[in-house]
Amino acid sequence: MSNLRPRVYDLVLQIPAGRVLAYGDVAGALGCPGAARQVGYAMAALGPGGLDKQGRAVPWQRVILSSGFVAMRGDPVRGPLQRQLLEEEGVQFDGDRVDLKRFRWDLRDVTLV
DNA sequence: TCCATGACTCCGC
DNA sequence: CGCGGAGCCATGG
Repeated sequence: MSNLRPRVYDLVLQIPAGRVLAYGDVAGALGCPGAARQVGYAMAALGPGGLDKQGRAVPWQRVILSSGFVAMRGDPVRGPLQRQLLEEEGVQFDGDRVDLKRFRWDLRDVTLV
């Protein structure tokens, strides 16, 4: 299945505020287990404001590392911003990591288009 | 077509 | 529980 990015955005757009998903979760849900890094790349490809090519505001902050930390590579200012955005929508941090037991979104509710 | 690039993961120590 | 290394694979030049 080519064009993974658009599908990544479609799924991320379905993540409810206050919940998070790991890059690997997204890849797996799209039938591409192991393509976690590509999901991260798709996020990095988003323009300012998290807008995709269709102008949709993708809630990129809801995708984090499977360990619960927010990814720190690339733009050093994104990390703190991501954490702030998540806390504003109710996601609580235990130290520097999200408690995945409580905030990881249950993919069973997804309706893939 | 080949090759470098990544906002990743898993596993062993 | 932290670190380092190998594995993974879609994209774009």
